[in-house]
Amino acid sequence: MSGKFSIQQVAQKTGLSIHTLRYYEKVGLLAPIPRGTNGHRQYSVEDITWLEFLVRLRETGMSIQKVLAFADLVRQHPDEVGERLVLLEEHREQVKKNLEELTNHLQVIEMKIEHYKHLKATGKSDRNCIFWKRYLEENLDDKTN
Amino acid sequence: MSGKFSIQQVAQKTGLSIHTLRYYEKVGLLAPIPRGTNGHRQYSVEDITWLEFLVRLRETGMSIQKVLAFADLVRQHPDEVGERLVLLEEHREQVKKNLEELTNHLQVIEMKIEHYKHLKATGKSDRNCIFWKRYLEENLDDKTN
DNA sequence: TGTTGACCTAGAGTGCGCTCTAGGTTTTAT
DNA sequence: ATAAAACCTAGAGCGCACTCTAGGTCAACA
Repeated sequence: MSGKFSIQQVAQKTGLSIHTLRYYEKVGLLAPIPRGTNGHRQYSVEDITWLEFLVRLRETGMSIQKVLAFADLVRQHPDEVGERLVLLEEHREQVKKNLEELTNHLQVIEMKIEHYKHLKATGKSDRNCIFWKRYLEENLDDKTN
Repeated sequence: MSGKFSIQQVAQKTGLSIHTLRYYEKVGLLAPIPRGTNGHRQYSVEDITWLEFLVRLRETGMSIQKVLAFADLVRQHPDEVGERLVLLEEHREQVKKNLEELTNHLQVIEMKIEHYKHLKATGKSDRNCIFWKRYLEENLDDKTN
């Protein structure tokens, strides 16, 4: 039915290292992968699907602990989707917030790039640059909230 | 001229911990902060400006090593902006790439959320879900490139 | 037959970025 | 006079997520 894949193949397909694949299994992110007669892991298509989703969770900043919690829900309540939904929606909000922040940071970085380009074009240094001072004064409020 | 700020005030303004501020100074992300007669650090407005920018660099994923390289350029060639520009433009591309990836991941997460909502509404489990199998088959190509 | 290569396990090591501790000084408030 | 608050230094410790090592098995090929 579903083909079997060696650890090397799965590493190529997922972009994870062989070491990391074994590590993920050891900590429980993957259910124990069945072994062939020679003791080698035989990954199924489903394992790869799950790995690809888990890589997305990881790359969007979900900790291994949290992915583990999610994986445990899948294994312990395969027919109950409610808790997983909550967890995922929480994560989605995190990712959205992070995206907004990144976009904001990117803008400031681009402003600084423009500023540098301007300095370069006019041959000026940026010591005591009024532009940044003004920017600062508008933002000198607490971040304790 | 420019006001002096205690480490605590700077921590509040930047969102960094006092420990982290001292750590950043120790590793060279900040030039040595002048001390008062009692030995306490006295941060200037410029220090805070720099800290706020460095936080943006850090939060967009620039390693401390790289921020350090950037900071060294500022200190060693305060009037030469060219190298800094290159470094910053490189980083901008990184951030853009990262933003794209995140957006992509977010989309898939949202698809999964929709899928879960559908399952919940219809009371079905997601074992052997054809939707994910099809998604998989379209994507089972190598990532070695 | 022997050696190459892909895999296995258990467990040690690594790099990053903080975070905390111990022990001390100085200033301010009671 | 004493205690509390805010700071100091040097250096140890920590959590995360890998990443690597040592020592071994097994199958296939020359």
